[in-house]
Amino acid sequence: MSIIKSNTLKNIPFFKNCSDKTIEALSDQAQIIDLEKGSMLFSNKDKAERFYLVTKGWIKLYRETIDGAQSVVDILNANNVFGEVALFQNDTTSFSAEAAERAQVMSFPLCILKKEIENNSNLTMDMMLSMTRHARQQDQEIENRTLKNASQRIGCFLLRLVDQRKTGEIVIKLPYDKTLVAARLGMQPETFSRALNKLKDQIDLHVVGREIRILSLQDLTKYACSACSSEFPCHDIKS
Amino acid sequence: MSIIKSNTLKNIPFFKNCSDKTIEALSDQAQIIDLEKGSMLFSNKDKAERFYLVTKGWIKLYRETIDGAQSVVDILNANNVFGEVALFQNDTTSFSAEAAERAQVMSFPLCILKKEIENNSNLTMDMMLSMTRHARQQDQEIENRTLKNASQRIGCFLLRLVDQRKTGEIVIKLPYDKTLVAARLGMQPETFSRALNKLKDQIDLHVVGREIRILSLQDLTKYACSACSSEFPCHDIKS
DNA sequence: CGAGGGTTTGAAGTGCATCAAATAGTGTGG
DNA sequence: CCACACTATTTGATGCACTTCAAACCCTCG
Repeated sequence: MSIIKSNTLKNIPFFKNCSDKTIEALSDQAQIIDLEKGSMLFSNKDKAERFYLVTKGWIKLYRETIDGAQSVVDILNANNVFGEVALFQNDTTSFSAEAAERAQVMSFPLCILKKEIENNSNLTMDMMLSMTRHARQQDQEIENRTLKNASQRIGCFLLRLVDQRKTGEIVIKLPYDKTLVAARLGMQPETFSRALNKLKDQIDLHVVGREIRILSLQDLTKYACSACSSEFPCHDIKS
Repeated sequence: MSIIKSNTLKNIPFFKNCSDKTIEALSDQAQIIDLEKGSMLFSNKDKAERFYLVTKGWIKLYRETIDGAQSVVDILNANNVFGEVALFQNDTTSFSAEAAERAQVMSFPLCILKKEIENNSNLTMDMMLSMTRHARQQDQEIENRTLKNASQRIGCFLLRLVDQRKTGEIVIKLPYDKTLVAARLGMQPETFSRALNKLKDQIDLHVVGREIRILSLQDLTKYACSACSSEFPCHDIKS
């Protein structure tokens, strides 16, 4: 009897094309890991034998230099899978993972996934799709860092959080604390604070703690996405 | 009778696991395109129906904003394939392509590749591998832009051009002109020039046109890679 | 030899980082 | 429910890195 119901996994997009047998095997071998804020899940120096599913909280994926400077790769919440690319990299990952706040993840042996991929072309196709999506996000991110200033990067970050079809006044809640958003956008917390103030001067926008009220999405788009290219205007990449 | 020998394709890494039948089909439908410097091959706004193989010269992949600012995605030379990811993006690409200098490419219908992928898991695996590699390069690039200064980025660029096992004096020839290298590294030509001068002050290094003579790889690594993380020291990612 | 693009240099401005310190906010134990 | 400790956030002052604009130089190629 496994610690989790296989039903749990079936409802996660990543596993939707896995065979029942594999779901079963994964469930059997699953481990649940609770993480305090800031505690490390794995380091890029570790040999990767498992992959992970976020079940609660936020997980930060990052790279770290010798002198401690960090570059944030991604920040994931519930139902996102990570660490699976080690399969194609000789069981290594190029990043480390830690809890951005109190979090919980589930881990599974990579070898089970490996076997499934070899036989299941639907799953492979899913992974291709998600990798392509990720590649596009990365391209976009490089563009962001190269062509946009801090305020515009914040603007685009906000736009990706909302449903673009909405009109009128909109309230956006930052998904995690401002320091982390700053890191995610490749800037210092101080810069984030000042750049958000600058954004307030440019467009109608009110900030209360983590909540940001925007009066006109159009204005924000006009300001932030003037330096966007193919993904114009900024939106969540999901297709 | 096709315009190219199928042998030509079989020797390209990308096609090595394609079935003979598909190689044949690709050869039959191949088109050869000659490009003058600066001429555009396709735009991200076009619908993608073909993918490409570089046969001569250099092709620049880039994204462009409304006001003309460019962000270079990649710069490819002979035997590299591009545009194939459109298969997983509803026949769109998120970048445009143009000749960085006089160049030649071959184009093939995406639909042939699509059919092959559906039946050929070896090819799929190859593509996964190359996408993973690309993703890692992108992560590295984001790190570069975030954590390194201009001189260090140049240093790492040079390191990726040479065989790290060599010792003693080494001569590196820049693969394309300095303006393009600058764009590839996300900086202005002026900044490139000045940053290269700064590099000269830091380590023993001589520049004559496109040729750069380095006396000690170690010194360069020490200077440039102090802000590198997992891929330390900088090297060509090929495995 | 001359035209044009690539490259370098100079001068000035801008944006972000850094360091320091104040302020706001949050969770904990009493 | 309050006080304290600790963290997150903001603000100020300053410096550095890169960009921008302008102009000179150099190299190549017709």
